[in-house]
Amino acid sequence: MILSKSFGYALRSIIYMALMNDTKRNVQLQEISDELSVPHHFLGKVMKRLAKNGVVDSTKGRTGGFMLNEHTLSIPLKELIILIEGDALFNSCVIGFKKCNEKNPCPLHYQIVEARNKMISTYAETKIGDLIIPNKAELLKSLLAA
Amino acid sequence: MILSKSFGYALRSIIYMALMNDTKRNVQLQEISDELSVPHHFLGKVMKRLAKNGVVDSTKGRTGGFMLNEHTLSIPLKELIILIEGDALFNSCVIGFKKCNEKNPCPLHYQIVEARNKMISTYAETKIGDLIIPNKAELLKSLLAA
DNA sequence: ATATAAAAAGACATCGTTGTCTTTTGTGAG
DNA sequence: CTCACAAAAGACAACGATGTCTTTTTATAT
Repeated sequence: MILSKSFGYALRSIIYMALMNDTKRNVQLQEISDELSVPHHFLGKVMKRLAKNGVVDSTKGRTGGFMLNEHTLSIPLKELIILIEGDALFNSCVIGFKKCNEKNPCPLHYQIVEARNKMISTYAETKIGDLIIPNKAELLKSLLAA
Repeated sequence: MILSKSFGYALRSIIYMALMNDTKRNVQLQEISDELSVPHHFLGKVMKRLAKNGVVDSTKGRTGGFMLNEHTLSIPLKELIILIEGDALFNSCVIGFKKCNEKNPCPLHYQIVEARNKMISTYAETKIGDLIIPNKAELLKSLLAA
């Protein structure tokens, strides 16, 4: 597993909300954690982070919950990854060398640079919205498969 | 950082031993941990694992130490990674779905499959010995850079 | 034989991620 | 205005990766 659980929770939650947007104004934590089989309070922390950083909107109180905003689906996966788990995946050496670059390459540097760049550009170019396929049934199924 | 520290320690140790093979029959843990600035006892556990699995040879006692064998340098990185940190990098879904495949893809599956396969084939095709460049000075420098 | 020194092994500490539980804050329903 | 209820916040537990320290095993130099 390359990406963190937290990121997986965040991504699935956003996609779930996108699916539910047709029928509901907002979606509550309870519903998301129930549907995606994710720990309620842990997801709460993840969603709080998303809300604080404008990835989603949130309201408290009796009819509170989370909702997507105009930016949400155009956010690149790379940005979401960095928001949730930091930029180590993109900025640090594969084997953790502090100073690893062209001038001072780690033993693996040149061998993996191509695959690494491919991965980075994939995450940079793919937006969350790109994951929303037209087939809603299949998409929903893919969210629950965990 | 994608790969574990343990793997980095293992890889660097093996390359270091390859460099020293010209002059010494075996290399002791103390020397490796000193040269690579790696915790002595933690590295001991990593090396023990390598020795137990035939990646390197080891002898105890007064003149003991570790040495490469005829297989060491032809081992693919993928094999070494799996030996040290398991096969999660290669066999589990990027966001940790238990059942993620063509029939039951996670939301990210199709978007990252190309980059993922590129990474997997790189690690599968690159052997440890491929990292041993002729320029010994530069290679040694790259080992210590951490 | 005995002492020495090295790998091997095992107990325990630290730290980040993940997960649980409780308390606080804020908002709309009534 | 007050209550109900949801997000927000914070304390703490579980777990794996990493790291430290001590003890055991084993080979060999003397």
